[in-house]
Amino acid sequence: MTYTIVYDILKTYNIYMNRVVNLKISTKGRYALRLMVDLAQRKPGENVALKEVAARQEISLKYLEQIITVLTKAGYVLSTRGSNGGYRLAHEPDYYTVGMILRLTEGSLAPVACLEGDENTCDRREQCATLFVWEKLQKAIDDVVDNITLADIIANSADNYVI
Amino acid sequence: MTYTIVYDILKTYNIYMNRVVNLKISTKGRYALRLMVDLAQRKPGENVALKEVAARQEISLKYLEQIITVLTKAGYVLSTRGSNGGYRLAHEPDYYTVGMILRLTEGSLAPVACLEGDENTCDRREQCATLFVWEKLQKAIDDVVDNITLADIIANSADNYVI
DNA sequence: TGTTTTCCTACAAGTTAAATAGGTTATTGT
DNA sequence: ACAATAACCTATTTAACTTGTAGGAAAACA
Repeated sequence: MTYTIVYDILKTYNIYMNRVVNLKISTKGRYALRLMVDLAQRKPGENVALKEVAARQEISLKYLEQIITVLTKAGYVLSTRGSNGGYRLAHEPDYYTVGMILRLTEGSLAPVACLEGDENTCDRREQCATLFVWEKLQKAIDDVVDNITLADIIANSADNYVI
Repeated sequence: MTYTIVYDILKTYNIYMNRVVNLKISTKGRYALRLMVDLAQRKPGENVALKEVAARQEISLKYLEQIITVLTKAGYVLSTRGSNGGYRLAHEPDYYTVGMILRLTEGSLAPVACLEGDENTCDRREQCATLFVWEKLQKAIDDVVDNITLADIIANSADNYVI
């Protein structure tokens, strides 16, 4: 309430807090990746309660539940109900690329909509001078996320290994 | 109004139109780039009325006015008022990289906030296993946008050159 | 003096991210 | 049997932002 008033005053003077959101990976994708890394760091086949992950990663349990639903439905993680239940990876850590996880949770990693399906193509496509810029950008993004696996992340962070 | 009702019904059933916005360049950045390319394609020193650019690019004049204000204040374009007035590039087309234009209009091209300034760093940084993924991603993005100039775009689109 | 064009400020609607909330179902240990 | 645990399901909320629209003022030229 107080915040709203302050925000409105700032807006009146065109002073925004300017938290830039463009070209950003959302919390959904970032949390999904941290969640998967967390699972990958446990013993293979061990059930991990989401509550523990939430505590370790300092992410709201309820929010994590929503995120892991997508991963479960995609067959990326397996779930067991009841006490001693929890989640575990369906495959080895080197099976999962960052791209797989981000695309599933973010929806798409194309920097512009016209590169998404075949149906978002605009009628200016033929004369679009900037299209090749976006194509190059998309390729660069794909090259990164499709060539890093959960195993790579764990290996890389071996120094800072927690627990 | 009709749309709102339909939207609410869809929302009730958790059916969203799911226009994914993540990792997207906004219209502001895209239009700014098209605007600059358009200016770069004119004769050097020639004043181009924004009205013409708006017509050619099929973008709202009023919206373009807001966008070019930023480019003008940054010294990227020069303006002349009155009839026969308009805008022109302050430098040669090979002076401007895509990165310069996008960073100015989008604000930042970092895929996560913690890579932005020095002040957005979170307290989990030391133990963040995924940080190096974002760093690689940012480097890949920068490598693309900082190595394409307006001159490159024009040269590349020479085939589809319009007018 | 009228027209053209930049320049300035305000505002609004739709949409989304980022959770919060509360409950139901399945499984296991006691 | 039953209590505890943990996954699963559905709805709701709120601030914030994108993507414009709108109306006019100031400057320059014919």
